[in-house]
Amino acid sequence: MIDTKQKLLDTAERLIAEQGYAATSLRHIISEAGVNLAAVHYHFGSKEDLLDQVILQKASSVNTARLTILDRLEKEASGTPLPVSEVLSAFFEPMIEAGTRSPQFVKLMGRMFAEGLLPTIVAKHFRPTFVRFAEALQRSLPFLSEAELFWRLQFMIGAMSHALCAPRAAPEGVLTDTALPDFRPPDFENIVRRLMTFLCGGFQAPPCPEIH
Amino acid sequence: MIDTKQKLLDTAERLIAEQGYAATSLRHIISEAGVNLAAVHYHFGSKEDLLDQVILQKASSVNTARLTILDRLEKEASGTPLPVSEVLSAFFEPMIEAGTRSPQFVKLMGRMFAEGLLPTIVAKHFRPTFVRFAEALQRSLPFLSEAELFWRLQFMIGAMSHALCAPRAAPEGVLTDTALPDFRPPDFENIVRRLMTFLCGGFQAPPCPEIH
DNA sequence: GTCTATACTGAGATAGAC
DNA sequence: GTCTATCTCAGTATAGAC
Repeated sequence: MIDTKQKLLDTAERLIAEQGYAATSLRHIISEAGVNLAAVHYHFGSKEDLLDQVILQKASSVNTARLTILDRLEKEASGTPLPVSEVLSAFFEPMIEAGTRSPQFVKLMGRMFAEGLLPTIVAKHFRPTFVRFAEALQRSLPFLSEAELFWRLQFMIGAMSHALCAPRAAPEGVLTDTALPDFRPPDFENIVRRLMTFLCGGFQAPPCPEIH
Repeated sequence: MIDTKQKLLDTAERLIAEQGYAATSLRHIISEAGVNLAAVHYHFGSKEDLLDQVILQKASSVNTARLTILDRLEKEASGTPLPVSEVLSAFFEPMIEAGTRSPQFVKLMGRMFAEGLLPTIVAKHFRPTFVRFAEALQRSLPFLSEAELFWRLQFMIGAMSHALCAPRAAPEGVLTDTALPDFRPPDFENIVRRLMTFLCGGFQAPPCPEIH
């Protein structure tokens, strides 16, 4: 078949979103895709590179949208720093839209964060976007030192990561459920909007006194 | 040897803190500990249960200290809700102290979070503590709905998790470095205090309007 | 260039002798 | 309690058919 590669990408995306990366063996993927084991290494080189391509296929459009919105907002503001809420909005609205259209996308991202694969695989796809947003936030929050802003961005990444893979459960289920839920769109949107509110408060907190 | 079990615990803790859980094979652990492979399964049952015991040994004292401080603060306040900053302080100060005394502890915790082992293994050790703190925060923030508070707690967990395993790097290194650093004590304390400031702002943000 | 068959290495787990 | 031997399954590598 000509589309062996695409079949592998699609099957891998589905199975990894359902079961996680570590729990999904190449042999399971190839059996569902109906191709040979060696085809994976022919087309992708390794299991990790297969994942890399799956992520690339899904994440790049979200990041493009983020940068487009941020550029537009900054142009409209013509030099004056954007409010934090607008920068965060440019970052999260494309994610809400992507997640609403395709819950599997959210699940896959959640898996990546949950399994700690962000640093090694996803970072390179997201890094330029994060750097761009970091610069925008630096202008919005001039009273923060670079170090302070750096860490607040780390906190944002962590909060977002965890929220993506957290159980969509009632308060009595705090930290109980480990299964990743199918986020129904309104739930997902609600959670991300709560996150934006939370982050807005966090970013605008007065700077932390330094310790030496 | 009588202390085969303890040697396994100590060696596992060290190697997992250095290399991560997935990257540390049982065969590596037993070779450094000088015991037989089957001893692991005899004493612990599985690799996962070995990790479980390593965590238990290290985390329980921190959680005990957290609950002790929170109890004391609430007793002193005699019924009036505690300020958010004090609740957060009760939660994070014991972690700062543990991390300052033993950087390896922080590194191990960071590994757990980074590899997404929190939900399946660590949650059961931390759950009672989190529930207790959730109740305290509910009293401190009566204007938040249960759902809102639930999610803000999730955001806190995520931010804390990520901060524990984030690179201790200059701002130009955002998301670049994947190696876990040895937190030098003042760095670690600084980061956690920045986190507390950030969370204080986030928790006290006005509630997010619900969407339906 | 594309894909198949098969072998290799290392992982965690287990049964049973001592 | 401990150890040897073995099992199954993972990801990877290669030789060669088409």
